[in-house]
Amino acid sequence: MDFLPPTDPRVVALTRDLNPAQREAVTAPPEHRLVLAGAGSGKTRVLTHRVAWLIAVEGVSPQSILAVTFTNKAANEMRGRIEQLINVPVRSMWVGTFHGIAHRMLRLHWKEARLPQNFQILDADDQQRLVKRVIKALDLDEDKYPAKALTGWINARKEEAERPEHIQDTGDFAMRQFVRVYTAYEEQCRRSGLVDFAELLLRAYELCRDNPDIQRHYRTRFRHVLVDEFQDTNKLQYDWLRVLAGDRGVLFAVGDDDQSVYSWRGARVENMLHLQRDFLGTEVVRLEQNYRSTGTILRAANGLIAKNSGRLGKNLWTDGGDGEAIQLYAAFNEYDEAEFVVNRIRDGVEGRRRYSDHAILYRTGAQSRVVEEILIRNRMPYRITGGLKFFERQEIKDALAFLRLLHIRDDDTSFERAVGTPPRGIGATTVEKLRLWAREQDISLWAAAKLGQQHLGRSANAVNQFMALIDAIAAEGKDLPLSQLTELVIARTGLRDHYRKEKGEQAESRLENLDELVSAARGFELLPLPQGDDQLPEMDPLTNFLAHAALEAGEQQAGPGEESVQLMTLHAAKGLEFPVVFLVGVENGLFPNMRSIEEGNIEEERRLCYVGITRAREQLYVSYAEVRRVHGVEQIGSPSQFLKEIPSETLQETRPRAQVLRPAFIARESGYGGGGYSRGGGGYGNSGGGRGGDEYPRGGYAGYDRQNAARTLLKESSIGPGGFSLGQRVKHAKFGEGTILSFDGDGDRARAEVKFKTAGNKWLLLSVANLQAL
DNA sequence: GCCGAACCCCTTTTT
DNA sequence: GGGGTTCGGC
Repeated sequence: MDFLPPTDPRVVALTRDLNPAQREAVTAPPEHRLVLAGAGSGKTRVLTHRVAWLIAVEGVSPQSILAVTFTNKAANEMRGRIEQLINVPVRSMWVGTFHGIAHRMLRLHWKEARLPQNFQILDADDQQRLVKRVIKALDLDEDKYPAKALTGWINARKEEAERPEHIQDTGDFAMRQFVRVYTAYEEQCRRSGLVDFAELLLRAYELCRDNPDIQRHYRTRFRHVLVDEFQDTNKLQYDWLRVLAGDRGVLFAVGDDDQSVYSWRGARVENMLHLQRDFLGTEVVRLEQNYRSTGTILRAANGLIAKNSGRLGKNLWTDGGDGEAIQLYAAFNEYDEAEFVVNRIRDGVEGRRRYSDHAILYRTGAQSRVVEEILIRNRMPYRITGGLKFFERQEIKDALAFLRLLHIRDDDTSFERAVGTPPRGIGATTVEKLRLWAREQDISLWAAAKLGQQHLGRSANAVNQFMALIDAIAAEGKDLPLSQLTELVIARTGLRDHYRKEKGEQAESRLENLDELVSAARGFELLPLPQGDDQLPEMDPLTNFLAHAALEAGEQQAGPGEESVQLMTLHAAKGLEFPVVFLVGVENGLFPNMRSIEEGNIEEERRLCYVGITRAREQLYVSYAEVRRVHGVEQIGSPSQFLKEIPSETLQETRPRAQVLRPAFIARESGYGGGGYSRGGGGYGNSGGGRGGDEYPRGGYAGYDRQNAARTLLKESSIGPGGFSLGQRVKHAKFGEGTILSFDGDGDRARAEVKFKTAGNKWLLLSVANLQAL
């Protein structure tokens, strides 16, 4: 670059559409950079232009570039946009997810990584099942040692690069059991040739750290390492980047500390702070000009996030207009809230909007149900992002288990799944016998089935038939193309017949999915050079297919993102944008979530709120419900504290056109303050709410001034019976200190559910319990 | 061994 | 309220 005049056409082409800050980042000399990229500030653009700049202007070989993202979607998008920019395919460039890159290294260096050549990937679900079996095998109490917790713990250890032998024995009994499980789990994985997600990263890290040749190779090769969403990196990923970059690799990290919402998964925002220490000379570039949202939306977002401490600091601005005020709606309950949203969408669609211009964002997945109900009732097309992905579906995993078993008979995880689906007379007892014998002999289940016939009694026959079936499919399918092999598996194992017998819509979709799997397999027959590389590991189509299934579990829902309203959690919305956004359920306890409040991690919730607000381009609606059913119990809600933190001049309370009514039993109390609360008031059966109108025909409710009540709510926080509020810390003479979770009943029968440290959750009659506010 | 009924738990989930 | 798991009857 040094010698290229700014008028050079290559320079002009790559910089003319950039603002000064973006240009500074893109054209920076080859030194470490941390790009603090605010929401909607053109982060991807900077990343892709930077790569193009390195290649086209700096003359860096694509081979020397490693670009890492977190999602496949981001990786694909990045590669596509880079190729567009410099108009050549850049096959030799490594662009991928952390896991994808790690996987590739392990395939290339499976020997050095001490893995079998045909190792398979264990997804999160498989992993937990395996851990569970290990816990059982060790005869541990599953209540004391829940598989979920142990799996989380093991993954956390791996993310700290801690193997079982690294964990210090403090003499703690439970900890010893944890380590036992970890050790046994690792051994199980080793024998089955399985690698879980965390293990992919850890192995790759150890490989690069401990093998001098490999380390030299990659350090020489990757002169430029670019990382997206840097705030989401965990310790292991960070350490791996350090090893890879060595002394000479140049790091270009892009991220936003204000959008760090995955700390609960091990993400460490602090990594952004450590850059200047570990990558000497790292300079920070701030991208603060926002191209997405209106000035009002940005002011709201800036105001809210300013309440967080320890930020790197950033203030979004736009040279566009202020736009509309943010509309705040105080709903009576979650049905009312959903109706409000649907009515606004209808208004939009009757105007210039499309359904797909609207996104409904919520804190927890369970909130989608009511919204869906109302959408369906109003015949609006919608699409939920999140949930089960294609390759995670039961029927697909069933079929894959057989395919994997064809590959590695010693894969116990697949054996256990395949042996019982569809039912073939081999039940829990038989499998348990196999496990016992296998453990005793230290062999796989397959080997145990083969060698331990005498232990099986009358089910030996069924087991033999099962093994014969697998062998037969393997023999018949040996020379078949992958898709035909897949079809063979689905037919011969009886999977198709099994699901054909099932009734209902779900069964139909399962059959369709199985067919879809066959089609998907077809795509892997001609070994598409995955992201083409000079030195690709040789992978047979089946291994390739199975790896793909685990690493890129597929779109979340079949069917294209057609013309439909978009529903998703706030987490799932990160990175996306929509003209109109509805942020629903903005209530204390729900958002910020109770658990986060208890864990003292409210700042992350605030960042999540910031993420939600900054998804909106033109119009943002925020709503909360005064009463909401949670886990089947009605609870009083109060407007989220975040609403008070958003600059009030950006908010405007909206009021339905027709008068909104309120249950008499609440209205009879003065305002909301001493509020009685009664359950069962709001069965929302009659949704007569006609088109276009905002009528809420619920008989028997007295009128009340919604706007006024909402304002009161904004000031005070949820007051329940007896003047206590949700989430409030209280003291009980017998149970000690606790937190109020919910209220129930009124008058003398008013009760509160309180979570105590030692005594657990208790329902206490307020007239009796004599709780002291803390 | 298999299936339905009781039972239990319940934030978020890039790979 | 709902989904996943376990337990008990056939």
